[in-house]
Amino acid sequence: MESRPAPDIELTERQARILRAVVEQYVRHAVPVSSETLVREHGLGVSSATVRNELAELEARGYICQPHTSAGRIPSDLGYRYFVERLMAERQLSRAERHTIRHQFHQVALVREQWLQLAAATLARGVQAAAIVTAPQASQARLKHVEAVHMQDSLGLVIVVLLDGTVKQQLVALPEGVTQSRLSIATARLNPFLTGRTRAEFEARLEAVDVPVSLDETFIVTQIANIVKQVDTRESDVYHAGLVELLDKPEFARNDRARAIVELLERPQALRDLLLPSIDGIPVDPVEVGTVHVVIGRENRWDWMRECSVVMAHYGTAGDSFGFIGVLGPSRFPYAVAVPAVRFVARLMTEVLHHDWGAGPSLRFSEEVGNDR
Amino acid sequence: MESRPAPDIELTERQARILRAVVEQYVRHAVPVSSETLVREHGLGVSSATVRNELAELEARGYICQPHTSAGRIPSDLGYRYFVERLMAERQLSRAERHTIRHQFHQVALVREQWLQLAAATLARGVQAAAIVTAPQASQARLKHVEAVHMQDSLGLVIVVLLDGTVKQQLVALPEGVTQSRLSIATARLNPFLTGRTRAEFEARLEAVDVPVSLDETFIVTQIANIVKQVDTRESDVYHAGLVELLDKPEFARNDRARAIVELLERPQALRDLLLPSIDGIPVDPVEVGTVHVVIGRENRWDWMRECSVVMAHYGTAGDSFGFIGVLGPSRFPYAVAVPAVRFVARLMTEVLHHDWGAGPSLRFSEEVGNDR
DNA sequence: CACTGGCACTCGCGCGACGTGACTGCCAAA
DNA sequence: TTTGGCAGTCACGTCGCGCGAGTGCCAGTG
Repeated sequence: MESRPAPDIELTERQARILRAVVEQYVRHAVPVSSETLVREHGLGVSSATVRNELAELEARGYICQPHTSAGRIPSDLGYRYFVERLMAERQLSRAERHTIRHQFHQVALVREQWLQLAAATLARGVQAAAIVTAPQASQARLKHVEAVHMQDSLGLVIVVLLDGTVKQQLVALPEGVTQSRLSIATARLNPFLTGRTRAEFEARLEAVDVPVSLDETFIVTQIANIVKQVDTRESDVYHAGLVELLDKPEFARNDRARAIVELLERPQALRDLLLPSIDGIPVDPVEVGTVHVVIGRENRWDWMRECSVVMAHYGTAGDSFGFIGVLGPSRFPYAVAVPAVRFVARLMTEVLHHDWGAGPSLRFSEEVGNDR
Repeated sequence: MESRPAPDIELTERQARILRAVVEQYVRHAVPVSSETLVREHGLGVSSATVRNELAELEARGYICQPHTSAGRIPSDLGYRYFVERLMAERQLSRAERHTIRHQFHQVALVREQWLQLAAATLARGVQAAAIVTAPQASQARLKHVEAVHMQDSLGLVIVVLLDGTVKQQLVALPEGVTQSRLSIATARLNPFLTGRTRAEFEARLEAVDVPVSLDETFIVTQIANIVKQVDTRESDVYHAGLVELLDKPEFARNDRARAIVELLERPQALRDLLLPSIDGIPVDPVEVGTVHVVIGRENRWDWMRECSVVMAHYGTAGDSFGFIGVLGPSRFPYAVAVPAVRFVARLMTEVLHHDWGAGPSLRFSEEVGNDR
C-alpha cells in the first residue's frame, strides 16, 4: 500500500502531453475525458483517432483507465503520480496574494491558536479542500518559568511556561496550610534552574546543587514534572478547516464517503496518524522545510482513503519544535495549486515560529524562494 | 418563526395515546406509521378503522401529517411540541450509567478542555446526535493574578489568571531594557490589587491608591487591560462531537442537508448564535440549572433548520461564569432521552464548576434530583 | 352512537424495456 | 505514422406498468 511504483519506461513527448491534458481536464471538470475533447480543448495538432491510439497505449501502461467501455479516460493513481513528479507546472500564488497572507499571519502571530487556525483556513480556501494543521511541538519540552497561584481553600494553579512560548496550567490540590507567599518563595527559588532545561535535566540539576530543598519546593517540582510529562507524551492539538469545501466535491456526494472523512476529522488522533507515517521513512533530523509530500489514492495507509489524496509538509525545525500541515481531498486533486500552497504556508509558519520566539535566526526565505514567473 | 403555538383544545385520552404512539413509532423507525401498525405494535385495543378516524382528526388539528396520500402519518412540529410538553415519559439514564459519567467527569475536572470535550462526547453518544458545548464565561472577567516572563530579546509573555481558573497569555514586545527582575518587581506590586476585581474596578482602584506607579507597572497594566478586554469581548470556545452520528440518520442522506450542518459546526460563532437566542426571552438572572429548552423544526431561527431540533440548557450560574450545552438532530428526535440527558449533564457541569473552583457552595443535587423509577 | 369490517381508490416505488448518444477500437486508405 | 470512417458497446434518462401499502368512506352491528 505504501508502494510508489516508479514509471518503467519513459513516455514519449506526445504521450506526456496527452497525459498531462487528461489530468488537467479531469481535475477541472470531474468528467471522464474523451479523445475528442482533448484535441478540441488542448490544441494537440493531431486527430482524435491518433489520440485514441495514444490513450490505449497509456492505458496499457497503467497511467489512465476507463470507468467503463464507451466512457472517456480518467487518470489512475500512477497517472497522477507521474503528473506530480514530471509534468506539473506549479501554480504559485500571485505576489499580491502571498503578501496578503503573510500580512495576516504576522497580524495574529502572537496568538497561537489563531495563527494555527488561520493556517488551516488559508490552505482550505486556497486549495478548496480540507486542511489539517497540528500545533508545533518539541520532542522534549524545554522549561522557561514556573508560577504557582493560590486560588481558594486548598486549590492551587500551577503554571508552566516553556521555552517555545507554550503555557500549560494545571489545577492542583495544595498541601495543608500552603499560602500564596510560600508558593511565591518556592517558585522564586526554582526559576533560576529552569531556563532551557528538559524535565530530566532540571531534576538532575536540582540534585546536583547542594541546596536544601523545602517541602513546598518539592511539591512544586512534582507538579512541574507532571505537567511536562503530559506535554511530552500528549499528542499535539490539531486544527482543521474546509470540510465544507470537500462536501461540495462530487466525489463526496455519496454520504458514506463523507462519513468517513468526518469521522477522521472528528478524531484528532487519527489526523496525526494520517500525517505522521507518510513521512516516517525520512529521518526527521534536518527537517527540510519546503519538502512537500504527496500521497495519492491507494498509496494511503487506509483502504477507505483509496480515492483520496493528501499533500503535506512539516514546518519548524527538528531540533526545535515542529508540526505538520496538510490538505486532504479526492485523488482528483489540484496538485499544481496544492503543492506550492502547502510549501508556502509551511515556510511562512516556520518563519513566524522562528521570528517570534525562535531559537534560531529569522528565516525570511519565503519571499525569494519559489520560481515565480 | 419563533412562535410556539399552544395546543388549542385538549385532546381526548385516546387521541393523546395515539399521538404518542405515532411519535414513538416514527422516532424509532423513521417510516411513516400506518393505522395498522399502531394497533399491532401499541396495543390500543381498538380496530384500525377507529384509529384511522382518530388519525384524521389529529391531522385536521395539525398534530400529524401525511407525506402523500396512501402513506402513513408522521408527526408535525406541533405534534412533537405536544409530545414534549404533555406526553413524553422521560427516560432517565440508569443509576449505573449516571455513576460512570459522573466518575469520568470528576476524573478530568481539572483540565478544562478535556471536560468540555467529554461533555460533548457524552451527550453525543447518549443521544446519538450532534452535541455542542460552549466554554463557561463570565460576563465580566474577574482578575486573580498576573505574571510577566521575559522570553528572549525584547519579547515577553504576560500571563493573566482569572478568578474562575482561566489562564490567558499574550506575547508582547517589551520596552527597551526591561529585564526579568524588573518585570517581577512590577507584578509583585500589582498583584495585591487584582484579586476579584474586574478590569474597570482594577484600574479605578489603582488610581485611587496614592502609590507612585513605575513605568514598568504602567506597561503591565496596559497589557492586562488588553488581555482582559479580549476575554470580555471574545466569544467563548465551542466544542462539538457526534457529527458522524448525524450523518448516519436517513434525514441527512442527502448531502445538502449534511453540508448545512457541517457548515454550522465549522463556524463556532454560528453555534453560539444558534444556542443563545433560543433562550434570550429568559432573563439570565437566576439561571435555573435544569431548565431544558426544546426548539423544534420551524421554531428554529433559520429556515434551513426547519427539519432540525435542538435540545439545550445552560450550566453554571448567572452571577458567576456560565455556558451552554445542546444537542442537535432531526425533528425526528429522541426527545425522551435527550431532555433528561441534557439536564443531567448541565447539572453535572454546574457541579464540577462550583465544586472545583466555584464561588459558591458545592451543589450536589444531581444525584437525588430526577424522578428515578 | 361508537365501533368495525369491507371495499374502492390513490399513489409512491421498483422494475424492465427502450431509445439515445457518447465513446471506443479497429481497419483500410493516404 | 496518421487519419477518416464505421461498427460496437454501454451508461443514462424516460416511460409505462403492476404491485401493494394505506387511506377514506360507508353500511352494518351491538
